[in-house]
Amino acid sequence: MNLPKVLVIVGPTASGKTLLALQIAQSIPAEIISADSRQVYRHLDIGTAKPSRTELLQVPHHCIDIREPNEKFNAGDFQTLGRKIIDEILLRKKLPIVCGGTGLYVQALIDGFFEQPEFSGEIRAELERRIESEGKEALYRELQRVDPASAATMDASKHRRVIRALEVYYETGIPISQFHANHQKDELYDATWIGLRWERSMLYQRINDRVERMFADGFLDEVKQLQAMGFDDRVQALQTVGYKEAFQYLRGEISYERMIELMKQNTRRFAKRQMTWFRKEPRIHWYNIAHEFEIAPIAKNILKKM
RNA sequence: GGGUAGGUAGCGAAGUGGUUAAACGCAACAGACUGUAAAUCUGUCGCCUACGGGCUUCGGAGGUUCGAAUCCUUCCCUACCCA
Repeated sequence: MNLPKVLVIVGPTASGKTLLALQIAQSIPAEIISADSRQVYRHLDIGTAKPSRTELLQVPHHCIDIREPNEKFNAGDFQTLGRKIIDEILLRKKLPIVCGGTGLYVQALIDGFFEQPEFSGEIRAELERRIESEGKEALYRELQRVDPASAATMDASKHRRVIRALEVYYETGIPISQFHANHQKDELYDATWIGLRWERSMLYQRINDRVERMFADGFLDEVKQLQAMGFDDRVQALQTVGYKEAFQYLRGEISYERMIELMKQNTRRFAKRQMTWFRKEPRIHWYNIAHEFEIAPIAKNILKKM
């Protein structure tokens, strides 16, 4: 069986994934698929550290700027879209490079979710309403009744997952735990997983520096622009590190200094969560890195294997 | 030089004689995650641990007491006020 080769580049935010992907794409015919849950949205540029205009022109990029901030996009959409794009890239005889820090998106794309028909969204809307009126506990008890196996893997506090499990059950009549049990990882690609790993203190320093640079680059104007377009942090796309703090500042809830401090801190925490996710992924070949100019040799090294 | 208020774990801050290794908050660390994931949550957090426990703490040194972070003496330090 000869599966098509795909390169997967992961790592925490500010680890240099974008640069690595670009360098590889400069040496061999390749296209980049961003696996980043926030770069899919237009108008969120600086705060999501989206590749620059020139970078986007250098190498074809996908899954960037494909939705408005108030439009729906989730890991399932990413799976469908991303796989379609990979097929197209392969037809062009190029290497698909999946590059991004959203672990769930990478998982969806490479391993796949269980098959599920299109949901209407009405049941979910109803569940959202009920969790407001009846509370998390009530819905969790309902899940315990309806799908005890799935309930056992969570508790009432995980209301996102509770809602999803109930949604699947009411939409399909089948418990989500059963879907999970029956689902095998898809084997569509010969994926090479690459991870960039920095010493913690260095990564944190890079994050702090990058936040400063974002403000120098006009991050606040970007947020004001979004505000002018009528968006605020009630839309999921703007439930995002950096934007949340900026909206708080613009509403006068926190000081300018506090906003920056919080942005750095929350980005650091985000990076930590990403590391927790990727650490448990055994397919990743980790490259330890201590300076940005090590990315070029790493790119060379990876190319040898492709 | 005089006065006042203080010095508690990485930080902030309770506690003012007896289940106090010390509330709480923050930071930090660890973890979970199958269609909102930059989201949503959980745990640990003096030191050691074979996880049963063991050991050392509340500015320093002495003392009182069966027993002290809590009382006394003394020294050191910080902040503010007066000179």
